[in-house]
Amino acid sequence: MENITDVNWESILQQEDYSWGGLEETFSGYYDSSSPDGGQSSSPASKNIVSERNRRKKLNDRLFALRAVVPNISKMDKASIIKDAIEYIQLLHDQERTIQAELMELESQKLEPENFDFNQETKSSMSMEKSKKIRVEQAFDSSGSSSYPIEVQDLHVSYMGEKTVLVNLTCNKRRDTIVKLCEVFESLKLKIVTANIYAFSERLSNTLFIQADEEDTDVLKIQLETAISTLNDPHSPMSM
Amino acid sequence: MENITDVNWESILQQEDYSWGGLEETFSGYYDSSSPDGGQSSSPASKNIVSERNRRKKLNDRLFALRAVVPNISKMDKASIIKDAIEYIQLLHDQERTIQAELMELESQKLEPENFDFNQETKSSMSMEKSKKIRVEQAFDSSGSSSYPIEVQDLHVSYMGEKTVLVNLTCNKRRDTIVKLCEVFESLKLKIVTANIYAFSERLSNTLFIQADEEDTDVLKIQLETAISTLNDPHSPMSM
DNA sequence: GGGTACACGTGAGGC
DNA sequence: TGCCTCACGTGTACC
Repeated sequence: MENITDVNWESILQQEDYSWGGLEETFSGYYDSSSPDGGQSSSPASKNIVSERNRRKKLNDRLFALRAVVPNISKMDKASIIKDAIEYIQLLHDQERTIQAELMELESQKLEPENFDFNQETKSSMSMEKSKKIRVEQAFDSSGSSSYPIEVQDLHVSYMGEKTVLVNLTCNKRRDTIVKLCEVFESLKLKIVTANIYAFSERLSNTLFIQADEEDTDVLKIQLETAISTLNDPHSPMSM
Repeated sequence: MENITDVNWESILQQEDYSWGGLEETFSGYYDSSSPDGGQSSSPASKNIVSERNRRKKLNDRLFALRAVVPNISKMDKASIIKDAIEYIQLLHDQERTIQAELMELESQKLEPENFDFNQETKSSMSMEKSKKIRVEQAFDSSGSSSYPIEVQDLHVSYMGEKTVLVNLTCNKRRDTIVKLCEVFESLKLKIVTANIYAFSERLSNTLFIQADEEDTDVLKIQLETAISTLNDPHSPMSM
């Protein structure tokens, strides 16, 4: 065939001034679906060809973008680009782990002068450790636990660094809401570092710092929503 | 054709027990170049077919491996996998920058005991850079009131009833951030009923109850964003 | 000229 | 239905 679009991959990759146009959804030179050649518009098979061409171009663009954010690519190979990207991500993971360990050590040094600590109780008074112990007694009472479901009005999760996540949650104010929330966090293996709760008319504003391995706030938010909804209705496997 | 190797991409990705075999150069099920079907060995065209098959499989394997090292993949799409990987790498870059800034500040704090410190030379040999201190010094150039702009990481507004609005705001932690925030609320004629502020590493979490005539939380949010951005840069009419 | 790497068009299958 | 994604075999260019 050797039509106009038959560009060589390596030729493109090797020229430096390839008009890139950003990494996000920039359609620089996508094909038009109308009139590929002649006036034969909207042919049944030609439509598919154009779509496939666009799909391939998008994939190549993405691959090229991936190559752009990864330093020291060994070869311009498609497979090598992905391979280098994988290795680079793993390298970043290791680096992050190392640097976080350093940071933690530095901070612990700073926060613990080792000699004296005026007001030990400031930290422990805010922690929710005690209420969690209370919860153990009335652990799994699934028969009557769904009488007052938690209605989440607002849920916001943001990562603060050092495996600490800030959770802002506004929900209805019922008898066991706070206890249930503690259950939710405990079921997700999330340690509550500190919590602040405001009761306002019919609503409850919860501001919590939790310790979590998961850094992805979106995942955490979904996990929280799922846990709350499953707590509300234990029979349904998942509500969202 | 529909031969044995016509496996569906999505089917492979969706089944959990897909024998993966590690991320590095493991050729689990690559095709043999001899006798693809019948006894027709080393056919001139069949050789190329097998090679192409192997190339495709390798590429897909790599792509799958890339997917494995990237968390929160939105879709199983080939293009989406690459896109998510790109975004993840950029996120890691940002994280590294942030965390290095944190480390920098911690180290500078340790090296500059503001009030008192028993052991100044605790352990300054953390194996990290020394040139970072230079950048810290030139960062403390407060030429005016707007030298430390408020960088809003998170802003959430919800109406609680009775003209009371809950504002959750996470921003950077700088010298005059809190004062500036008070200015912002005052300029918008919003009365702060109660406020709770957490300082965490480089961030500041603000939970405020404010009294407002405006009940529309979206309008309030935009007003807050606008006020903050105009405070940051008084010359620009609006920054966002 | 065998080997490699790619783009292409096409049919299948899923939503 | 139409659109989207994919694997496939093939032709081609480069080394």
